[in-house]
Amino acid sequence: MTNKQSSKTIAATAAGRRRLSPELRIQQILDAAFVVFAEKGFVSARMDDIAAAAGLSKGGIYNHFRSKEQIFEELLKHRLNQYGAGVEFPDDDRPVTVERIITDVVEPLYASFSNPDVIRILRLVLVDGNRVPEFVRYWHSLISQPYQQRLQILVQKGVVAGTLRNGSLTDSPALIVSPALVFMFDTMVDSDNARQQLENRYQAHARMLREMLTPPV
Amino acid sequence: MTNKQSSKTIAATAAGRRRLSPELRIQQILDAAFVVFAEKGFVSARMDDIAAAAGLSKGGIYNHFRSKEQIFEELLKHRLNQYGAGVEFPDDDRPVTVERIITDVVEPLYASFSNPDVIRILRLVLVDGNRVPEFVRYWHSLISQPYQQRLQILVQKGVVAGTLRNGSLTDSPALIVSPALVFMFDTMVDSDNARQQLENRYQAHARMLREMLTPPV
DNA sequence: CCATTATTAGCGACTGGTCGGTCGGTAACT
DNA sequence: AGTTACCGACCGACCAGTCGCTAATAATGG
Repeated sequence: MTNKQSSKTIAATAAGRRRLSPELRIQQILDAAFVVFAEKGFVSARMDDIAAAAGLSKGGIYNHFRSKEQIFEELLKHRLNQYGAGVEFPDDDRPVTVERIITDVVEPLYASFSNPDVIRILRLVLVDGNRVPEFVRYWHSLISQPYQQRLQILVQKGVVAGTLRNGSLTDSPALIVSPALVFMFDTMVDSDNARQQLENRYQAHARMLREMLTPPV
Repeated sequence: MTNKQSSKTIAATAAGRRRLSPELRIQQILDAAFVVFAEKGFVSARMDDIAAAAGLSKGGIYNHFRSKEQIFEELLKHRLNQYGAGVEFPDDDRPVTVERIITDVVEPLYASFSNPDVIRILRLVLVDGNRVPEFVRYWHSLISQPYQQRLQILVQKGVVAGTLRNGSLTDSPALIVSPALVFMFDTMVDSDNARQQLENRYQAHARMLREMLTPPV
């Protein structure tokens, strides 16, 4: 009758007290914290919930982390580096054509944004990122700015070689990816609805790039 | 020496107990709540802070609202209707040219997003909107969807009249406004930095539209 | 026009509950 | 036998919402 008892046991994967290596515990705690923070936001996330999801007690967490804040910071940096790498694109000596921009730059963006974990971490950065004051700078200087710059360089290569048409998009490469970022935003607001539109959005985006970037005959 | 006393008095505009009309009080409370919610988010916003900013006591608030949640809902609906109207565009019988799209549709978007209150309310919707379950539907059916549709209709008029070039942007009007939405997003993350880029972003956006939508000679 | 009464917005101490973090004790592993 | 990860009861701070009282206004009536 007391289903509180049973559900709790199930959630904790029926574990008694167990000593694990710090590395493993830390990873388990960060993974659990990601789930709880993403669902509730920093303030509403409870340490007891994180503990339960990680399979230990609240007190146990404090053997590995100093505070809730610290868990949050570690989590953000860890995941950002992980997924930031997911939207990288190759920069070799193949010719820079429209189709290459689409497959190497744009397609990975949509693929990345269809990963719920990526949306969760981005949402967390947007919602609670300002809780870690240096984080906006961190984000900008380590993710956003280098990405823009590498895109700029790639595009210029195409322009110089004549494989991309020069114009507003090559002068302001942010315009090249903006439809994908709007899709990301839509996914944050209503992920179910966004998922259904993924293919259409991607195709429309690709078509726009072909119209704008295909060099004149 | 007890500067707590003095600062509090200043903040409360040196008011003693005063009876005001419900309409006025409600407005004051909603305005105060907007400031506090926008700054702290729903969970961290304290009723005492809202009360102080509104110039009455916490208990006094509960003569006009049932709960913190109710204040939040009223606030969101009130402000969304207010600012939603701010990005409307005229739909008369002037010819639909690129320049008209830019001045009537795109320019108001950037103007709107440079209003900090607009950014605040959008941020609040994104961060805490899901606290009000029906809100995503409300947002979509009352703001987003009608906007897209009216834009679609306007653009089609231009295409039919031959004053806009047909292509990916006219088939998917969301592409027309996407750079502005990315600018909105950037403003949410770092408003100071965004403000500096406003003019550049707007010009680049306009240039893109001229390249894509100017009809062939 | 003032005086008395009725009404109710407003006040703020208080309650009940929540939750981050602590600490003494326990048991798992070396 | 020693080390320490782990447990969980507990503490103290915090806060939404309550409630009995106060006083500002409106209603009444003389």
